This record gives sequence, C-alpha cells and structure tokens, in this order.
Amino acid sequence: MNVNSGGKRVRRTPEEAKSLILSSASDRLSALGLEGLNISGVAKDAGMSHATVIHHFGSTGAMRKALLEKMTHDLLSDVMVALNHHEEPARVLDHLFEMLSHGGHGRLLAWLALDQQAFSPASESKGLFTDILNKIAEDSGDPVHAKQIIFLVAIAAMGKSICGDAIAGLIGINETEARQFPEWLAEHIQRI
Amino acid sequence: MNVNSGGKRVRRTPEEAKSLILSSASDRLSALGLEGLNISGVAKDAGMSHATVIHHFGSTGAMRKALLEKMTHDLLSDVMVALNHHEEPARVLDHLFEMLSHGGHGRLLAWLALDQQAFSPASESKGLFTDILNKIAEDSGDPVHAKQIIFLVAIAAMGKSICGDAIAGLIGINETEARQFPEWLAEHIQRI
DNA sequence: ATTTTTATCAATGATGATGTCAATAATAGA
DNA sequence: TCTATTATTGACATCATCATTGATAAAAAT
Repeated sequence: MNVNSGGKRVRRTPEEAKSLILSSASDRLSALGLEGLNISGVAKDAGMSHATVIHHFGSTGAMRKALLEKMTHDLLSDVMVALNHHEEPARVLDHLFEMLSHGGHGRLLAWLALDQQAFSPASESKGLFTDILNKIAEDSGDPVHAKQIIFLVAIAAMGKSICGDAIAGLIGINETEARQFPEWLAEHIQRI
Repeated sequence: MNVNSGGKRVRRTPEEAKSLILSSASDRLSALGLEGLNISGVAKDAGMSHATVIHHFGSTGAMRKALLEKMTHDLLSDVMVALNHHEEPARVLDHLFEMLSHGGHGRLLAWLALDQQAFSPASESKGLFTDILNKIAEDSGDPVHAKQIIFLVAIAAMGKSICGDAIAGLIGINETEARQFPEWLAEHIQRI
C-alpha cells in the first residue's frame, strides 16, 4: 500500500509510474486473485488515481497485457538461466512448474489466454522462447520429437497451474506423489 | 434465438426451462466465449427474462456451475463409452482432446477453476471419474504409474484446450504435427 | 523567467451486470 | 368451478468498472 494521504501531488517518471503500477498489479494478483486486477484497486494500491493508470497504459486491458508480458519475460528468463546452467531436466521442470504456480503466474496467463482471444507475446519474449526451444532440441539427441515434447510440457505446465490441485484431488494423488510428478515426467521424457 | 415476441406467456416445466437455459448457455459459450455467459444474454437467447433464469438457478454463479456439471458429465460419459468399446488409446486421447476443445468445454472448465477456487464435481461425475481411473489402471499393466499418467493426460488436455493454439504457434508446430500430437502422446504413454 | 509539456487528480457520465420485488398468468389439484 | 401453487415478467435498485474531461502542478525546455 502506497497511500498518498497528503494533498501534495507526487510526480513520477513514466517508467517509475509504470513499474509501480505493474508491481501493485502483480501483488494484487497474488493476494486477491484475478478479481484484484481492476484499475481502481491497482491504482489505489499504487497510491494514485485510476485515471493516472489509464493515462499510462491506455486501458485496463492494456495494463493486463503489460503485466502478462512482464511476467512471461521473467518466467522465460528464469527457465533460460536454468538451462544454461545445465541443470538436470527434472530440476528445470520443477522450476517451471513452481514458477507457474507461484504468484498466480499461470493463472494470469491462462486467464488472459481465455479473456483475450490470442496471446501473442512481444518479440522479446518470443525470441527467448525460440532460444529455449533450440537449446532443448540441441541438448536432446532427437530434434524431431523436441517440438512435441516441449508442447507437451508447456500445456501440461499450464494445465497444472490452473486445475492441478483439483485434478490431483479427483484422482486421489497424495502430496508426495504430487511432488514427485515433475521428476517422474522428466524421467520419462528423457527416454523418448 | 427463442424470442417471445407476443404478449403471451410460455410456461415451461422447471426441467424444460433449465434445459433450455443450459442449452442457450452452452451455445453462447461456443459462440461468444466466456463473456457470453451472463444472465441477461443467456436469458435473451433462451427467450425469457433474466429474472426467470435467476428464479431457476438462484444466481449467475449457480447457473455456470450447473452448466459445468452437465458438460463434465457428458464428457466423462463419452470417455467411458470409448474405454468400454476398447478403443485404442490414441483414439481415446483424440476424443478427449477433441471434446475439450469443442464448444469451449475446456475453457469453461478452466474458467470456473480460475473463478471459483475449487472445482468439485457432483458425486455422479466423480463416480464416473473413478470408474475411468480404475478402467485404465486395470487395462494398463502398471497400476503404479497409472495415476501419474492420468494426471499428465488430464492437465495436458486442460492446458491444450486453453492455450494450445498459442503455444503451438510459439513453438512453430504446423497443423499436421498438431493433429498427430494425441497419437504421439498415446504411443509414448504406452511405453511407460 | 517564461513557456511548454505532461503527469496527476477529482468529478462526471456511460454502461452493464446482478439481484429483488410485486404483480400476473398458466397450470394443477381440490 | 374455485383455489393454490409457481413459473414468468417488467420495473426498480444497487453496484462496480471504465473512460473522459477539465483543471492543476511539477518538471523540462526555451
């Protein structure tokens, strides 16, 4: 909470303002869920009027897209770092699943994919993604199946972040089994 | 569109009314996406006032839950039939993916899982799910991995229905590769 | 010092969704 | 036929969100 109690006006640089807004938006998403991503609430938490938020992003939808963009970039960077450090596939997968479930990243991703028709990341994130793709295809001996494997992992990660708990509950997977899932998946992926 | 233009009132049985409403809701979901699942719109398409919809379901959320319940039941029944007919795993998977993407079933499922915190199907659907679980565990030789496999398939199916197209686009999967994915997955699952 | 730019905010209007209520009419049961 | 039930509806009230606007002030440019 960054309340502006006095009558004085604070004047930020556009970068500061945007960063502040996205930070508040991210916090609200984690704390309040998807409902928290409205202009008024985000603006209130950021300590400014909602008109200011609109001034910087143009619209609510644009703000959400910007947040998605930032979170996606952070996620992909993290995965890329893990890959460059030659971590084991199991650890990379664990990392991926963890990041998607943490802070509601996967939920936001899914929500935007549902809300908006198309999710088209900026060129920066897209480049990161192809980097990761190439890296994996290069590490694994079989570049033919690499695409399918990555596709499988990606959609599984998304699905898990959205309703993994519910499905696990339905199936009757206990907590240790759930924790072993990334490892299990990594192991069987390597055998392909 | 079931417009009630005349001044006459139609009086349906509660079952007819509910069925009509859920049918319109399903259509709207397919056509308009998640935005279309509001009381006013559904009521309009069903040819009644929104007050009537609330009368039958109690609230908008309850209507959505009812629709989810129905769609889930239909989906599981279909999978069960396929299993009982001893169809090949590839065909069952294909069927599953197809049903989840058709009519926005997977999207609704995901959306409700996101909106509501928990998705807890009615006892009827839950029973169907455990039936399927047992059937698969019994068919496959290895009941130990059955849970993990089913978990993987389930979350992958969900993820695919939500952002499968976007991710496929990112990876650069062409249409034929995309169509072969269920078959590819089934093949590699069987080897586990 | 003066002007220009623009980040900020309070107030307002438009829009739409949701739920309640009282009245009405169709049906079932007596 | 008379009555009771309830499905149906229009009108109303409430509420939230979004975007616009005109004014203001802080910083930058001249």
